[in-house]
Amino acid sequence: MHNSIARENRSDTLEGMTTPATDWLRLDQQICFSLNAASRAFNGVYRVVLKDLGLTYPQYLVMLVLWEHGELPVKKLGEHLRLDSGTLSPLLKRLEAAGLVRRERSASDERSVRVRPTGEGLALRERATEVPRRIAAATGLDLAEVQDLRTRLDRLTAALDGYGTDAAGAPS
Amino acid sequence: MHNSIARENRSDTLEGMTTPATDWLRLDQQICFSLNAASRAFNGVYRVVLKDLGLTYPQYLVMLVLWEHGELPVKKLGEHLRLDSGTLSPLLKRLEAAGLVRRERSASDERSVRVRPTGEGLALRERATEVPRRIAAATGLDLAEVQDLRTRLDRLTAALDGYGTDAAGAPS
DNA sequence: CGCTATTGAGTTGTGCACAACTTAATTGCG
DNA sequence: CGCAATTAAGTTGTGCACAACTCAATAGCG
Repeated sequence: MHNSIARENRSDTLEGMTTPATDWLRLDQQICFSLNAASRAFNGVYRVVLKDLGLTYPQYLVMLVLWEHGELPVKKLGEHLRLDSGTLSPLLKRLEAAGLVRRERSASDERSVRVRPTGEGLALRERATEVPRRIAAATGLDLAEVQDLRTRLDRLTAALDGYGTDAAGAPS
Repeated sequence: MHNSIARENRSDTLEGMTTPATDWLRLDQQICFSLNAASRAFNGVYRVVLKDLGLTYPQYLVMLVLWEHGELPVKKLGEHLRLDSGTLSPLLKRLEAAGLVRRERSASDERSVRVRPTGEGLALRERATEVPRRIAAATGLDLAEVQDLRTRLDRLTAALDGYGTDAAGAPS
């Protein structure tokens, strides 16, 4: 994992440098802008597509997991989605209010709450089959490109997740 | 945790379909998951890195634009960042409370509010030069990979932004 | 067994994104 | 000129993400 980056020491001595500190700030801007913009653009498309299902994007993600795995405790759901109870609890309450899931305390472990799609929640799956096709159309990418992009993003996520424990962020 | 999932069509058997509707839902999950996860992971790293600057990630983006362009009306700021006044107004108010920017009505057009970094805001730029290096280190990517990824994401964003006007979402 | 540490949900508070709306200033057309 | 349409900020309300916390149940150790 080498960053060819690390070698150019920034700035203060000047003329010959290819990238003074201020340029770094601009380059950095490009990267974070792009990821952020793509994420929000995606969100916007999902918002439109999911509108007639009555779901938000995060709610859709929860339903995807439930459709695939069936009943799950909140904890497991959070592991699949990388979300904690602080986010999931209110979200699941809204899904329950919408009649799409039921929540009930586990008998074997009273701490655990099991989330289960209702009949209505399962029925929604049929209507949701249209969603991926519409999203795919909106991206304008073919399957290979999508998979390639996914691979790169997953690698990036894995690298970023490992941050905070190693010395990468230490000043010196 | 890699999902090589897409290949096995576990199925409902079927005629010659390689991807029944339920598999589409799973594949779709992979794509949106990846982008969403990467975006949030990135955000998490920025949160750590920006902590001692006292900035959130969106606030940092605003400061980047102001460092590059100097004084700007809220409108222009929003165009650079793809954000509207509903997001920017409270954010700028917090930046002003932190002493990093000043907001003042334009004399020539009373509707417009110009945002200008204060001395303190400009001074912060020096400390911020550390940020891109730390982020780059966290990604574990070299410059070429980053730029390639950026290109792909920008193309994706452009495609997604064009959604809603064309027939892409129509059932058929 | 009893007690402490851990675990799973939920709550609270902050900040962001976005839709829908309000308000005030400016534009521009008849 | 006069007035309707447009424009720039700001406000309100909803929902998500996350940190920090509470609370109850369970696990596990002496």
